[in-house]
Amino acid sequence: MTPSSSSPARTRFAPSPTGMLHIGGVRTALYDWLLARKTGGQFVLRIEDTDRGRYEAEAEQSIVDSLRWLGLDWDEGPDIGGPHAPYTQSQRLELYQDSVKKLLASGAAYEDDTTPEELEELRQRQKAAGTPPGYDNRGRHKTAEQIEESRAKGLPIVVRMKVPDSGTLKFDDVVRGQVEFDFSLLQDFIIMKSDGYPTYHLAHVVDDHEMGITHVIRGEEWIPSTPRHILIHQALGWDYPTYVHVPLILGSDRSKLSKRHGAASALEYRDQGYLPEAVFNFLALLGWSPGDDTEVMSRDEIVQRFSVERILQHPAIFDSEKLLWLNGVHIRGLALDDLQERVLPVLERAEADGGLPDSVARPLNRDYVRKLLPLVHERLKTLNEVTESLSFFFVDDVNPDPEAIPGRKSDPATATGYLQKSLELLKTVEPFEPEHLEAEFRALAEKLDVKPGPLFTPIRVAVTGSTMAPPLFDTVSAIGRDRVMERIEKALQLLATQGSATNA
RNA sequence: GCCCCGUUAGUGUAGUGGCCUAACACGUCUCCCUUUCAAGGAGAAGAUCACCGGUUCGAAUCCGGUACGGGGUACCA
Repeated sequence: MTPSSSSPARTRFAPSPTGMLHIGGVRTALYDWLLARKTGGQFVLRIEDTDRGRYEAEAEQSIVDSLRWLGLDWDEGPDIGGPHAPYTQSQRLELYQDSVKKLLASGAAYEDDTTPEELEELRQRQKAAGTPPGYDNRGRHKTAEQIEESRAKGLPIVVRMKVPDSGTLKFDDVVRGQVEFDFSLLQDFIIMKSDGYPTYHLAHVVDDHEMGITHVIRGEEWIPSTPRHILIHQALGWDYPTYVHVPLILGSDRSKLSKRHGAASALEYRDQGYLPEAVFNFLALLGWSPGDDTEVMSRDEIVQRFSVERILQHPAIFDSEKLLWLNGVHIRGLALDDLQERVLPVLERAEADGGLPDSVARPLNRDYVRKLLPLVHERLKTLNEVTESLSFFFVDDVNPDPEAIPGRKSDPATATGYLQKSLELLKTVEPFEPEHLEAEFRALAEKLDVKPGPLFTPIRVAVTGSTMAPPLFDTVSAIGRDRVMERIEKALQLLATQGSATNA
């Protein structure tokens, strides 16, 4: 067992609230959480809101909601505080300023008054000359007097980190192994913007150190800037954490997953009727596996078996079909009580939001729902499907397509005859229980000398309005004699009017 | 352009030098069960392990190159 998975790890998820929390980000948070729980450490939530231009207040809420929904609880965070509060970077500005002062004092960093316009001009020239773009470190040669002059004139001043002109930097990544970079390719980079806010590079380094973070788990897009982060750690005299760069999640076209690929936020999956444990399970498997063929796992099992060493190096494509399957598996594994609890809110939503028709009175009869659930339990792939599969049990009227009533292998005239016979039987059959009903109807089929199909299909369509439904006699029994007979009579009328229409 | 990372069936993964005539799962197809739809069961198709070369008695596994894909190259994170 390696140290990284045996000693308590302090991990952090540090999203920037600039939009909907992406499913890729959620997976990173999942790995953070998993490592912390696995090792008996702590999971910290920190909001990195240093980009004032892109800040969105709602984004922060969606981050919190997403993590909560998936059960990724944090031990320290902006809402609950902790020993290193505050956990929002815009409230920790003095801390970054202190570090900047130290870096300035030691000569590791310097102030630079190069304006954005000058930078743009430089870029244009490099582009025209065909040379690699990048800052030319001109600020290194500015004198203190020059900077003061610019400051007095109100010009923007930034602080840049000085990068060595030559040499290489190697670091070990848990996922990639040893990664090596050449300093000569890196330019002096900004650690403090002219608005006084730190850049990500500085802020997260200071916070990770100050908060005692042991493992930085983040997307692989951060690999190229890791040398900067190590440089800052070293200049401040700090050890740097263990880096775990996880592969990206791609859409079906192999580009970075985005809104174009359909539901991209965790909350959309919630709204579509996915179980948090299924999404949890699925996301864990996107870039990690326990090492054998086990796929369906509970949260606890995943915590049990998780290790950062087994995180894959290559990106994965998000396969929504497999998620759908896995969701069905998890739904089938739910106890009836649990299922009922999750499904009731769906059914009782407004019709426009995917609930039962508004004509159905709320609250629903719990006992009735409870009785129906077993009929559809194993058929559900999402929670939301419950509305459609149970709707005909609740509405007054169902509207079958007349052409669908006879079924594929029969015709309206035959179906009419069968429905009439069925009506007679239904009038008197007793008890009105599934088993007895089935026995009686099978006997009727024999008497009529037909297979069950042509007899049962018209009943099913008449009663449920659909060719696809739960087992017929459970359904008939649950709906009750009177309503079943009403619906069959209505179907007979439909067949009659349709017949006369085609004859005319 | 330059730098970094990656590459096993359509997809997710297993595989860490001989057990690989490459396994499992999703998806697809066929059949069984069956009143429909699911679920379940049995099977099938689908991969020259990106390509080329090297190391080795032996390579999906190690090394090099090429191709392709992705990422980075901001006073975004």
